[in-house]
Amino acid sequence: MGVTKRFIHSDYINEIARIAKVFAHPARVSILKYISEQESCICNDLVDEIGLSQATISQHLTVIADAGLLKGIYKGKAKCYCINLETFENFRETLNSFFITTKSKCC
Amino acid sequence: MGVTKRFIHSDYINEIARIAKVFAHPARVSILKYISEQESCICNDLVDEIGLSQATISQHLTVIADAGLLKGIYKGKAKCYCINLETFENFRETLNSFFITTKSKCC
DNA sequence: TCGTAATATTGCAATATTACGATAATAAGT
DNA sequence: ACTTATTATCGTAATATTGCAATATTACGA
Repeated sequence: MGVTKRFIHSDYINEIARIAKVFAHPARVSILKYISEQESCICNDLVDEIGLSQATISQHLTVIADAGLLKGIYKGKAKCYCINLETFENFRETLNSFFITTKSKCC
Repeated sequence: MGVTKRFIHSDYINEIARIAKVFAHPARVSILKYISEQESCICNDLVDEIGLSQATISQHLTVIADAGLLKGIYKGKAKCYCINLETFENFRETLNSFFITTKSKCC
């Protein structure tokens, strides 16, 4: 028990849930918003900006990166986080079309 | 530990996460999609349609309802589930504008 | 009111997520 | 090579989520 039964749902349904999950935690939403607001893409102060430990921020960044939402991660003294706008826009369209088609077919 | 620290984020950030969480499980996405596809709004066969127990479906429905996404719940032998299209559309717009504004300010 | 069908709730087990301290790894500069 | 700054990973604790069996509730019809 306790395991999400993904195999009983279609790929499309699972994809919607997978995308939504990235945004389902306020820390990750904050991180994305903060990165988007930076002039340059050097964002080594997420820890100070958001009130969570460095380890926790790093974990959330991994989740965001695993979803394909980060790019331009150059290793160095400070890492460079940028949102992968292609994937980000893709997520927006996928979610939005889910809402639109679901709404249109609703009773 | 283990508790999401909502108080460190703005209401707006928490709202985005709260909305996304509803769609962050494939069972709930399936339920919403299925309900939207019904001609009438009598949907007492979700259990047969999705491969989960009646108790589990009921729990997911509660989550969806608590978010304000269900309406027209008439008590009776069979309950009647309809998506609250106002809230649903509101969620779409909130998420979509988050994507758009976050994207537009990105480096 | 009694039986039946449909849905909700409870209790519990299994797994997932969140958070952080400690520590390791990485890269730049000296 | 050594130090320093930054980020990643590991280990662990606490909480949340998922799923289902059992049971309760609800509403309808006979």
